[in-house]
Amino acid sequence: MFAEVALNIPVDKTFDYEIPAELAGKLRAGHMVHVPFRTAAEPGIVVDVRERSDVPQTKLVEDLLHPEPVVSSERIKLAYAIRDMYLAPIGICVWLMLPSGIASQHDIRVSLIEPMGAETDLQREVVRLLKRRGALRGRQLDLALPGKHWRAAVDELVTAGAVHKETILTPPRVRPKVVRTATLAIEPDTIDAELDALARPSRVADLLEYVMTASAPPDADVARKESGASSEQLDKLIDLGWLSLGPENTLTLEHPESEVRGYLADLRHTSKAARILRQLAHENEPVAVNWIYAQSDAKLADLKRLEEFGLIAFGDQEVWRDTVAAREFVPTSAPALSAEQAAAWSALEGAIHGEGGLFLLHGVTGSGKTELYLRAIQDTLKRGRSAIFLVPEIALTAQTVHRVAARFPGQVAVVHSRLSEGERYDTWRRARMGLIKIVVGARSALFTPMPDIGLIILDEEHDQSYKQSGDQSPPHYHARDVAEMIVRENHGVLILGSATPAIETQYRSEQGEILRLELPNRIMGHREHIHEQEGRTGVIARYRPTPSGEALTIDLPPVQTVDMRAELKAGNTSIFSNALQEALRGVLARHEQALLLLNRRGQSTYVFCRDCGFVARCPNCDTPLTHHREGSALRCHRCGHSQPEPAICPECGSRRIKYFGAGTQQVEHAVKGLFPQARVVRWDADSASTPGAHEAILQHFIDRYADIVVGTQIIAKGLDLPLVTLVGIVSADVSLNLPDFRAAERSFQLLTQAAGRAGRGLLGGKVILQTYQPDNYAIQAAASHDTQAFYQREIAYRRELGYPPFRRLLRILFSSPQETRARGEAERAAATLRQRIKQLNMSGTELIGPAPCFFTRIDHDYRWHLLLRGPDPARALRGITIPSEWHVDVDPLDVL
DNA sequence: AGCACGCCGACT
DNA sequence: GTCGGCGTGCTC
Repeated sequence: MFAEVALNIPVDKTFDYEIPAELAGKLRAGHMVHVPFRTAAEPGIVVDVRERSDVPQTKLVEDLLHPEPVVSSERIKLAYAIRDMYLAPIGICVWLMLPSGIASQHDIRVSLIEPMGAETDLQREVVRLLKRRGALRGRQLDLALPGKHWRAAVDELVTAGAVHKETILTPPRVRPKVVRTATLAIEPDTIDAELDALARPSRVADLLEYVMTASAPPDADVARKESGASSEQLDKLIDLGWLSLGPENTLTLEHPESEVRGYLADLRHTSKAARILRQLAHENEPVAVNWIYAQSDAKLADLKRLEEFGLIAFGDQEVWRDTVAAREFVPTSAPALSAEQAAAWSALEGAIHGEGGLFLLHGVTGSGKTELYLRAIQDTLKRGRSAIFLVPEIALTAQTVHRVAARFPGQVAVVHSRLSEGERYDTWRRARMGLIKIVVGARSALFTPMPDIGLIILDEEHDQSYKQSGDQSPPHYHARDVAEMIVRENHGVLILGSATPAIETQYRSEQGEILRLELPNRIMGHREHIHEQEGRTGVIARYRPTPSGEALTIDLPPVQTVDMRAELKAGNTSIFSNALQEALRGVLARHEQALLLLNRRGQSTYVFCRDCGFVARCPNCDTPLTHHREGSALRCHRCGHSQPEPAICPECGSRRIKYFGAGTQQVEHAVKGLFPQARVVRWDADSASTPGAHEAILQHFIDRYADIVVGTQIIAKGLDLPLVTLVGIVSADVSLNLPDFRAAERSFQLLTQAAGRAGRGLLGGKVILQTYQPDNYAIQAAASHDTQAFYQREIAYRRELGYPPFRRLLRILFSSPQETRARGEAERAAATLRQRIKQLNMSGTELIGPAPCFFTRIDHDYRWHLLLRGPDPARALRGITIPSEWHVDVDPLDVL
């Protein structure tokens, strides 16, 4: 029998191994095994067990690592589906289903044979280390010789015959966390008797007993020695009046023997051992030894002694690393639904309890989508099935996560990138055991191995972070597609929720593939609740009742578009129009809050010489460097390179160096110039670089320590900020001009989402949108909150130019530190593909390029790409071995 | 991914 | 004249 094994390597191939006699009949698909691969053992996943193999020479499976399969057959099927769709290596796709650190890692072990032959300083140092510490693993050498090329030195020493090198497998990095526990091994009512019989009770008691049982008053030093008590312990007994020091250093009892016996018993009971035993007597179950340490002054040695005497028993208990469990959530119950919500709900309810289905939940910001998600989860659980709730970025959706956790206390696990490997591993295992019913997390949470997934929700389904981009490692999958695969297989429900759905999703709903549910109104809350708030704050809200009259809704905030060309003509060279300045003044005067959004993707403050036109560029990426007021530095936003700002032009020596464009710092500066009293914070990738910074900035603002937040895309994402009455979009059109077919869609989404941040509270609010292209359809549609109008224009444009969803794109990226190489690879690939297209008769498929990418250079690498466009461009690549230099991205989100 | 095999520049 | 660069190809 043969096992077909998927290895975690970027090669789209599985490998056949013969099953040894001892594993015959035991090995199944999904098992994790060790197999010999090249020189060493490699962990692999069995994807199939067959009677025959086409491979002429096979090696034997070395070892079975877990008795139970670690990947279910459904998940193996899913891995193959992802491979087929995204042209990714099968091994990588299978390993996607597993938490990192679960498998053994390779390392080497170096041992000294004879301290000779060392020639360089480094070699001598390696020999010295091995002499001193014995055989060392690669990890240990990494730590001992940081940054040194010790591997080369070791190889030289191996050649010289001085050391021996072997490959080893290190244990998996993650394993179940186990704590040591203790239980009482005797009956609680025998504790006293047992303590009396204990060979060495507390020494104070021993001393007292020694004196009591002595035939004549004993010598103090002898008594101390015999009982092992210290002189302080003796002094204490004298101080307390139990003993007295008589003539010739003898000790006598000061109280009758009966009283002494009583005291002795007390002493024994309060001794450490007694305290531990009494504590354990109160527990019915094994308790963690850490807890015992915390409750008493006991140490491991004390417990060990009790164990030796058979009074307690040690045990091991597995504990779960759980980040959610540590926090307390106040459970909330489901509020009543508005009429619109109820209509959408009946469709969802039918699907959850029926045959499943795909839904687009299109609802404006604040329309109550989350409540429908929560109901869907609830009913899915009622049916005994589990649910996955995906959010774009966990750091920015903390509010949503808390709502889910509060509604389903104790049943939610959160998966995100800041979990430790151990936490991830435990979540994975709990899910496998069916202990988790709901997982909330980013893209990768899709692969949590829950049994019987009945519901997947993608909140903000248009968000870019749902697709693993071509710059990252494969597979470049879209969570929406994978979620659909899972749901179809399980006859479950998929809910795609957004205020600004992706064009593709809207198109599919028009085609009838997805059922569209609309929530067109913002719900501000229950009528009574709002009246109560009005009374308290003295604010009169501009609400109107919903048809049912129960809840009140409010219109989306009015958007005022300002033509910046006219402002410039009128002599206003400030980055703020007069209207925006006025509005900011009003907000500050009323002690409200404002968001200023800087849409600056693809452009930022760059530095150029007015005399010769020189632009300061990153030496690694060739992108224009951004000027930072803090520290007067120029920085690259792609790779982080930083250099001092030039005082004179490096090209022509001119002093007329100018900064062009507006970054968040410039905007902040400008606000402070206009309104010195305003408290301004910046929120962008620079100011929120450390973990937790997002939450900190947000909290700072919510707590009203700031009046104005200046930020980039980040501030447009689903935040609920009730005191924000003004959103100023400083430059609406920057992202509109990127050479990418999705530029308009993304601009529309960003602007609409940003506008949705305004007026979420009683105070209402407005949006001021500054643009140089007031006639652009994306700008106009965003200004009127008109998703339909934008969709109609955009879908017509896509149809005309043959872009998705009408035809599909496939991008192949080539990158290299040498531009000629990147270009050469791209050209060779183009030739191959042209031939393929001809061969396969793919007349509807065209090859675009090769061409340098818009971002021509990122972090030392030059980038070239080519595009395939057609009904199924991936067909050109199926069945051929894709060279590892080709970075293939099926359905790319952008082609920059 | 690693790792070995195979053809062209700076060194004893 | 060699040692070593990394380009190319393979791993059951």
